[in-house]
Amino acid sequence: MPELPEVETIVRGLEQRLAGRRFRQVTLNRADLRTPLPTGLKAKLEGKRIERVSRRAKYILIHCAGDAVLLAHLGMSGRIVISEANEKRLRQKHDHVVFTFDDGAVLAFNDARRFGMIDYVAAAQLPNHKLLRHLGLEPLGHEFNGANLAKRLAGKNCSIKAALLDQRVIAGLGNIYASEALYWANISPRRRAGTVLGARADALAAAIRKTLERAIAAGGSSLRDYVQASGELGYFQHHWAVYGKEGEKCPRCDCHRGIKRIVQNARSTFYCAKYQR
DNA sequence: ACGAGAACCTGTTTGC
DNA sequence: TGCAAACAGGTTCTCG
Repeated sequence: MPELPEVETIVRGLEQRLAGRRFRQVTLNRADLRTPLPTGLKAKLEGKRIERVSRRAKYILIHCAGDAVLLAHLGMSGRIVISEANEKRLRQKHDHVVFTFDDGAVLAFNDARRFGMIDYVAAAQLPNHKLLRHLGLEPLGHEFNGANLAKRLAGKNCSIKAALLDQRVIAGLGNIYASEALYWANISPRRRAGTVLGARADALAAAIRKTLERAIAAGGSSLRDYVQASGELGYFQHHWAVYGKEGEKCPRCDCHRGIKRIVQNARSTFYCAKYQR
């Protein structure tokens, strides 16, 4: 489901609503998601106070008192939904882990496909965590620019689209925003990644940043599964230029060819063949 | 070592 | 209408 803008929106919602609360009860409805749930998670979390919530790439980091971090990834279909004490939520299918807080609020981790994961680690070992260690540039970070992006792309023979999905190059883009960013940068998704440098890399870095920022401002894109932590829908899907728009008119040109759909590395890519080179 | 494809799951949409 | 195939926002493993 979620790419960087959706995760960022969820993180902001969680920060606002969870900071300062204390886990009262943790219910594990199964033993594993994509990976086994951490052993002793229930005992370790109950009674712990949440200090803040942050994000790295598409990972949600819930920082607890005592320098421990609950790390969560939503995979393709994961959702996190909070219900306050006065708005009871019945247990839904695929509610795999349910957290109850000291004030009666409930947070459900729901994930039909179970591509998501949850881990619990000491804060000190976070930088070396297996899942975070190899992540690439944070596209909203200060050090993200065309030159640094080009450095990561140098020598790569795969398509630029495939490279943008490689989290070791840049961390947080997914299938929707990769197509959208390439469109706004006028770069063909089929172009070899290693040939994106100089002004072209500058344009791509700028398009990535702008696309993600606009999407965050809209609360992310709601398709099948995604909702904000509050349960509200995002609305950036109404602003997509190319994603899911095969055959439709490109928003910036009047060519009759329309938006094309191709398959790269088994994922759909959408682009305008006239403007993207 | 790299890139492409399969695999992991369930649910929904599409096409015959 | 019914059933099967295709497809879905991600990541990781295997194979050539």
